[in-house]
Formats: sequence, structure tokens, C-alpha cells
Amino acid sequence: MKSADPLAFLIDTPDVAARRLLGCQLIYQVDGHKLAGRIVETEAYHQTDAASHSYKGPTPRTDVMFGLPGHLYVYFTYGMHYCCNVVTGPEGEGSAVLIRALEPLQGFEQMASHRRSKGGPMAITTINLTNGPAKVCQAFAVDKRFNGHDLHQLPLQLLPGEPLLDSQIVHTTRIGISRAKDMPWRFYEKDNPYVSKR
DNA sequence: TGGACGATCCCCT
DNA sequence: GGGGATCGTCCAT
Repeated sequence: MKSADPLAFLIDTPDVAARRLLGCQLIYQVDGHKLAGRIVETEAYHQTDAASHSYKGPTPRTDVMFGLPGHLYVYFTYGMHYCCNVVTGPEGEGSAVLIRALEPLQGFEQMASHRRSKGGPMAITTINLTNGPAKVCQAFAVDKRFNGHDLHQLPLQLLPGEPLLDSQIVHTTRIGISRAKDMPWRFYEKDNPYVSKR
């Protein structure tokens, strides 16, 4: 008997998956250290959406988005940043959810050192540790090597959490894009201080 | 083969 | 509030 897939909830439309990802935990284990964060902000992307990398079909870069749900799509942008997405929907459909912010739970020192090592002197606080998509990747040391990684497995694992009530979820437009600006596919936990800023 | 652009972040004014 | 850093990807010549 094969046990049920704990990430089966990702096999849905990306907006539904983006809501369900709020409250889930991202775990990273290295060298006996454990990093953990709770997802508090997400954005949905789909192949029918002009703002998505998967718009107009797969390319070598975006193949992962069309692959198995529960895998990680990591892309490089602005010449210096990585961002990570959880692939959603059935295999063959180009959909994913961008992890925009985490609430740090464990491994603060490791996260801070990963963040600092990326650039010059920088004042790291608990708040600015993971309150943005590229910050999340830095803190968890996620780069292109993790593109296509299966999040069912360590060293980088996604654990289901208690789903948030609709009344705790704020539903609004996405950030930092020029096309399809008006699609309300950004979700975050109401009043959570670790959500990224405008 | 080249050039424009980007799901960002940080520092400076 | 605005601009610079910095390079992979994609599309137009």
C-alpha cells in the first residue's frame, strides 16, 4: 500500500493551490542544521496568464513548470536574484505558485548568514530575513541547483499545514509585473508582519 | 548575433 | 521615492 501524497492538494488550479500553500512549512536541512519557515505570502501563475513564464508554452527554462506538481521551479532574474515556485496542477499544465514570503520558525542564525554572505554589510532583522521572494531563496540557500527538486524529499521539503480560514486570507493583485497587472492572484495572511511590502 | 527586459533588493537622496 | 547592480532568456534582425 502506497501512502497518500501529502502534497496532492497542489493538483488544482494555481489560485486554489496558492491559498492552500499559505500556512505550509518549508524545511531545509544541511550539516545538522535545520531551517524552517511558514509560508505567509504567495502568487499564482498559469500558462494562460500573460505575466507567467509559461505563457505560450514550454521552453528549456520553463519545462519544470509543466512537470510534476510538488517540484520546485527556480528562476534567475535581474542578473542577481533567484526566486522559487512550487509547481502545481496536473503534469503537462504550466502552472506554479511563487513563494513571496515566509515567517521564520527555526534556524534564524543560518538564514541570516546566508543573507549576509550575498552582499556587503547589511542589517538583517527577523522581519527582513524572508519577506520577499529573492530573500526567501537567499535565506534558504536556494539557487539553480534546486530547479526541478522534488519537495517531497529532503534536503528541501514542503510540509502541509493547517489551511487558513478564508477570513484570514487577503486576496489582491500581484507585485512587480507589467503584464496582466489586474489579475487578483496574490494571497497573504491577514495582519502577518512577515508579508513583503508594496 | 545583438539588444531589451525582468515574478528584486538595497542604498542614497 | 528613485535608480543602479548585473546576466540569463527570448525574440527580432
